[in-house]
Amino acid sequence: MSESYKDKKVITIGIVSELTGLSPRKIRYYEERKLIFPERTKQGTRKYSFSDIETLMEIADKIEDGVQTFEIRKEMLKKERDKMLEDKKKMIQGQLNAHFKIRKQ
Amino acid sequence: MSESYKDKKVITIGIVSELTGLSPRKIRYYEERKLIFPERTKQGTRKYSFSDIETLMEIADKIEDGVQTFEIRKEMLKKERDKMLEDKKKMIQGQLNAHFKIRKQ
DNA sequence: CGTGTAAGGAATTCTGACACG
DNA sequence: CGTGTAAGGAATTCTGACACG
Repeated sequence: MSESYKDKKVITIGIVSELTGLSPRKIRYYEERKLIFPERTKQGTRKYSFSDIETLMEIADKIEDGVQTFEIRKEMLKKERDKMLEDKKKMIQGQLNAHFKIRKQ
Repeated sequence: MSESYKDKKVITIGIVSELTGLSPRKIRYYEERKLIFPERTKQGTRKYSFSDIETLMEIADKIEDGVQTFEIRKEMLKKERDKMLEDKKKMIQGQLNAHFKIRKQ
């Protein structure tokens, strides 16, 4: 789980472009459509993570399949929602387990 | 062991500078002294990995302690040598184990 | 030896816009 | 809608060198 490297935003758009094969124009456009969220340096240069790069490649695949950015965004939001519910479920389960700990032994 | 992210050289010198607190001048100098080995883009811009950043911080600590770059380089070479011997040892041990596998059962 | 700085050039990045479809 | 491109400006990076100590 310690994804310190994978999620750290340190890669500039030129290198992301090389790594993904996507033009800077496309990469900026997907940000405009709220599919990726790079950070910025003080001067405003975009910084991406390895995670962002993976997301970009998934986006590229879907675009190629004719999926519109709006649809892709909906899918991403749905996945996030499902994941949060899943996490919440696990958390509650954990609390229950802790609560009935004595009984279980 | 899959350090795909940690060892991938994708970070430009400006961001490395921010992350380490070292000036670009220092970072380039340590390369000149053969303490780090960034890759280059086609146009010659240096690209560093997270590993490089960690190495840089170790170097900075030693420099602060008054250790000269030449000494640091010697230490690094020594460590590499020791590590290779260790690896070789393990490899041979593995071969021996494989060779006498039947006997061991 | 280690590091700052000014110098000049080349390549990057940014934004807003026009174009095409 | 998705993407290319020319435009103009600002910031980055590079190298070789001089400076100080």
